[in-house]
This record gives sequence, C-alpha cells and structure tokens, in this order.
Amino acid sequence: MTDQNPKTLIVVTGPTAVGKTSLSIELAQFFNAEILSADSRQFYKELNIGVARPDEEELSAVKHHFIAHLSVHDYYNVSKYEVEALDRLQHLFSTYNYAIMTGGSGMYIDAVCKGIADLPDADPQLREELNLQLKEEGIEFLRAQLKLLDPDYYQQVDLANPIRIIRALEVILETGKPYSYFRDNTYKKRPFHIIKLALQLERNILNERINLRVDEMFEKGLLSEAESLLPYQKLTALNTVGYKELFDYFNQKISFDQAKEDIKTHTRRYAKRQMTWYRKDPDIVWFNPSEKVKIIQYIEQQRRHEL
RNA sequence: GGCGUCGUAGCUCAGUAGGUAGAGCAGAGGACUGAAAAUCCUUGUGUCACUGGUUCGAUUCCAGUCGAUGCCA
Repeated sequence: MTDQNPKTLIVVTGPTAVGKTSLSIELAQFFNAEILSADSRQFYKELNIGVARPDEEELSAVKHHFIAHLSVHDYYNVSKYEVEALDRLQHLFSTYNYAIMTGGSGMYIDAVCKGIADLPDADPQLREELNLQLKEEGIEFLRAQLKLLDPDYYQQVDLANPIRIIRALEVILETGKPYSYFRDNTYKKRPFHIIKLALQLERNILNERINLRVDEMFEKGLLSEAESLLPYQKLTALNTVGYKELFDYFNQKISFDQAKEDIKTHTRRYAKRQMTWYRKDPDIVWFNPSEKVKIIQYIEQQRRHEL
C-alpha cells in the first residue's frame, strides 16, 4: 500500500498490569504524540486507584485524552467512544503524524480501528423493564420474545447470556426492526494507518504483577476510594473489579481478606479474557514489555513499508 | 504418654456395603456488535499418606508407621 498520508495510529494493548502505561509514554515521547486511553474504566473521574489510572507525573509527561473525562453517573458506550475518539484523532492529526491509543478494552479499540454497527443507544427505562422481566419471568421468557421478534438472531445468540438477549430486545423494541437488521460486520476504512501491537508476559509473571499491584492499590487507599463510592454501587461503571468485591465487604457478605483475594482472582480472570480477545486479532504483533528498541524499530519499519 | 478422629485433584471436601473415584472453588480453553474490568459457554487421572496382611482383586477391611487434630494425663 502506497499513499502519501503519513498519519499513523499506534495501538498499544495487552492484558491488565502488563506495562502498557509506561511503554505508551515512552513511545509518545519518542514519536511526538499524545495518548488516547482505550480503557473503559479509566474514563471515570471517580475511579482512580482501583483502575490504575496513570499518576500525576505520567499524566503531565504526555497529554492524555479520555482519562477521567466522565462521571460514573454518565451513560456511556462503545459507539460514543468511537465517534469521540475519531473526532479527537482527526484533530490531533492536524498537528501530529502519530497518535497513540493505549488500553485494555478490546471492544473499544476495535470500534475505533474497524468500526461498529450503527445501533440505537440503550433506553434506560426499557433496559430496566427487561431486567425486571428477567428477574421475575426468567430468561426463558426473554428468549421466547426474541425467537418471535428476530428468529435469525435467536439462532446465533448465546441463549444463556441474558445481557445479549436483553440488548437485542432493546434494539428491536426501540426501532421496530429486528436486531439482525442492524448487525454489520464490514470493516470501516479509517483515514489513517494503524499499527497494532500488544504486550505479553508469561502467565505466572503477569499473575505476580497483578498480585503486587493489588497490594499497592490497597497501600494507596483503595479501601477509602471504594467506600466513598458505596452509595453508587449499583451503577454499571461500578460493576468493576476492585470495587465490587469491596462493596461485598462493606455489605458484610465477605471478609476483608476474602475481598482482597477476590480482587486478585478476578483481575487474573480479566487478564485471561483480554488475552482471548487479542489472540484472535491477526493484526496484532506481540512483544515483551522490555523490548522497547525492538518495538520502535517495528513501528518505524511498518511506517516505511506503508508510505 | 493414653484414647479418639482425620489423611482422596492446587484448595475445601464427598464417595466407594471391596471391582482404581466426584463436587464446589482455583486453574485452563473459548465466545463477544452501545452493560465489555461487563456477561456467558466448555473443561476434573489424582502414587485415594506410607508399608505390610486378608482377598481373584484394596483407595475402601485389618495391622503397623508417619503426619494433622481433639480430649484425657
């Protein structure tokens, strides 16, 4: 591919605690770029310690976007992020040749790189109704509705997963059209190059880092951060590892030690799910976090190749 | 020291009226189209503590050894 467009988005992803933040800052400095966070929990200003937001020093070293720009009370979703990130990229590319997107939310990264179907936002009231139906009538009831309203999607959807069924019903009931009508798996072409890389560590080393980082979070005051958010525990943004376990502790469902263990376990599982997501992306090239020189060489080589 | 109970998957434990065993959790793999740090699916062979004995056959019964634990001294 040869064209004269030099604008390049460097995507740095990988499982939680692998070392994305510090590498991104170094790359941003090297390539003279700003950083866009693609971390669906670092968006929220109330979440800091528990979501390992970059510290003040890191944030002042390089300009970051999409960090602490929302409140946990705001409704947000991938599609909004797609629009806002593309808009911000266009703006950044008017002065810079590079931008760096870093974070662990695979779906959010994909929305920016590949696009996502054009669907209506969730209607909170309808969602509440459907959740109530799930609770009172059971998942079978929702399945039956879906089967009637969108037999095609009924064939494809994970019928054990209430979230998927509810989402489809939301769209159908809001628009009067089947959910499958909106689903679109064609990739959108972006007006910039994308170089995707991911960081990887051996599982047991990553697990050690996770355990260590959770301990550090507690030293930094995670307990009081979570306590201050207890009144909002029902919010979607607070259905987050590091907080929900402490809510269980505050609600006297589990002991403090158990909560701490659960946070470690759930973070490990989160990292595992992230790996599952990235592994199937053929555009990702994998590196060890320590291979900074190699990573820079790779990026430069890709650029030369594309220009 | 004596008496009792226990020793089974990484952990907690079930079970086999003698035919080599199974749950939960952890772990592993996967899915994923506006809840995504969310949500969901699949996945359990391990000297049944050790050494002998009885038996066609012992993880299961018996004896001893070691370890854990409780009570009594």
